Amino acid sequence: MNLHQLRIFYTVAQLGSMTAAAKQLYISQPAVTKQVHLLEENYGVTLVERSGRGIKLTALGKAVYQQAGKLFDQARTIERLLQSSHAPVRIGGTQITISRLIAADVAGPGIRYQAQNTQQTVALMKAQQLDFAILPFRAAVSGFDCLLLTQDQWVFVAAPQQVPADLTLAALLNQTLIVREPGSETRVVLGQTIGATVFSDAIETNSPLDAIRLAENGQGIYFTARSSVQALLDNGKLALVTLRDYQPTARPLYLYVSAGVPRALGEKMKQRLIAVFATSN
Amino acid sequence: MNLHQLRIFYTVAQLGSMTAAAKQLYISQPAVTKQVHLLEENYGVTLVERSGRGIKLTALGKAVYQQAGKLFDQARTIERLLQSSHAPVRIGGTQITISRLIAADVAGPGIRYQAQNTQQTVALMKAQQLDFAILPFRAAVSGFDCLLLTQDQWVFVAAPQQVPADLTLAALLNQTLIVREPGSETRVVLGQTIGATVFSDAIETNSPLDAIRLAENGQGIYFTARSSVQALLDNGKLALVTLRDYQPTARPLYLYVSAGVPRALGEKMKQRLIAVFATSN
DNA sequence: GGACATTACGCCATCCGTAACTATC
DNA sequence: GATAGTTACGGATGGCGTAATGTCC
Repeated sequence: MNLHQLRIFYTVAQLGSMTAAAKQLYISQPAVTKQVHLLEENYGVTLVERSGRGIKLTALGKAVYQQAGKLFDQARTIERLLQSSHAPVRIGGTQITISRLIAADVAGPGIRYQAQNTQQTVALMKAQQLDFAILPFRAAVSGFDCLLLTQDQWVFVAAPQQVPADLTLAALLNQTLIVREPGSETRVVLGQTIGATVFSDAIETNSPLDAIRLAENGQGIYFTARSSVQALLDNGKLALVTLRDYQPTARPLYLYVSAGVPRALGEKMKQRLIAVFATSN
Repeated sequence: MNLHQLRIFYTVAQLGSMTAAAKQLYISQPAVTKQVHLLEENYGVTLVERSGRGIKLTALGKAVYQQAGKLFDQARTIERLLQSSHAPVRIGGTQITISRLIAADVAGPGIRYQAQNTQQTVALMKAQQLDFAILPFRAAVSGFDCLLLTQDQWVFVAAPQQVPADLTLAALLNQTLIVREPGSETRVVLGQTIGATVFSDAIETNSPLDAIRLAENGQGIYFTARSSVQALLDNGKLALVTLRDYQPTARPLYLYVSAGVPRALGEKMKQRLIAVFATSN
């Protein structure tokens, strides 16, 4: 009995699609197909049948799906037992990342957030004041494992009507910019990108959500991580501002996990964080 | 959640011993220790404590043990579903091996035994009349996987009072032998070992159990696979007959699994067969 | 000293992702 | 042609066994 294969099949059954299951499980779609078929081969049965472009459960597949639900309920009971005695989990990162976590309601029992700038966050890590940290660069901090959480892009956005044509980086300074407070990651990267440190004629706010709202209302051009505005780009409330001499820069996010964190907890938190930063919301 | 680790812990908890769990699971003892400790590390908890030479469950360990029982019950329910639609499993082998299986009551729903001599068994395999076969040699039969089931020894045994001193193979023919019917594996190997084909003055039976009983009653010397009489050797009802010019010969048993057999079923059957032939009963 | 548990190391199986392919609409 | 599923291959991880070591009676 392979719980891993069963969980993949269960997700496929629940969503009625291999592709959807792959997305939800954050694995590739061929991996899902493979495991489902292996489960079938192991027992010499058919659980899923191709139906046109999609799939369909067999009668046995439906029965197994139903019973598997009970199994995972019991598995959760055991996991709760095993995780019952944990101190609050402390997550640190820059304001823009932490605000995403709070917005996505990643707030199980006993999670504490520490929004700081990057230097302060690293200092907290070294002082062993954090269990997890999210930073936009890879650094060696002793006692922490570092892994790539997501790959984002730095982009310029504005309300669709406000997007100037044929712009360059240098010309940006003549436009109204929406900028964040000095010391914030967003402001620092913007400064490096444009090659400027002073932003006269800019609207300044220390709230990412306010900044987005200002851009949406046509108040100016905002420089931000693409995923934080992807939903607005999708529904047309915001548009990308393309520059002749600028290609969107990669903006990785790295998750740092303290060595003191039990592995299962780290894995669970990692999955939740990947889910938050992978969704375009 | 790792079902494998949980099952190992569950067995340890049930038996109260790492070593006993290793034996029951047919894995090495370090592997058990490793998995139990990994389970603990994964969740940052303690489930098992060393207590003198043995171990002791913590309160959490007891709770997890209890809940794990329910989980495995549900897992069994699902396995039954997945295995519900199987044709009867057909197992073939020589009489001495099949009789061990029957004696050990390996007879789940729909198992059919085919006791034949080795040539007939191979013929049945080629005719696709068998799902599993047990043979004392390794042979390439297309459509079958072959794996070593156990390593046994061919030995001479007799009632303790009847064991002659300073015997040789040649001198055996002057002793009363208990032999099995012509064509049986036991008889063939005995012939090869002694270098004789005719056994005058021998007691002949076609029942392994009768043969053992005859030896136990002091009727003569019996040549057999050691594991079939290990229990009697242990409690002194029988004794090994040592010969100056004979070292016990290895008697391997190979399990043949048809390629048509679903993997989980093959695995399960393999475990059951290993259990039968590993025990000295 | 013996029984049991732990640690270290090398090997094999499993599972993933990428890429190329097939089938249905 | 686009979307969903399948097949093939190379690389990382996990779990095993063997062997050596530690620890308690």
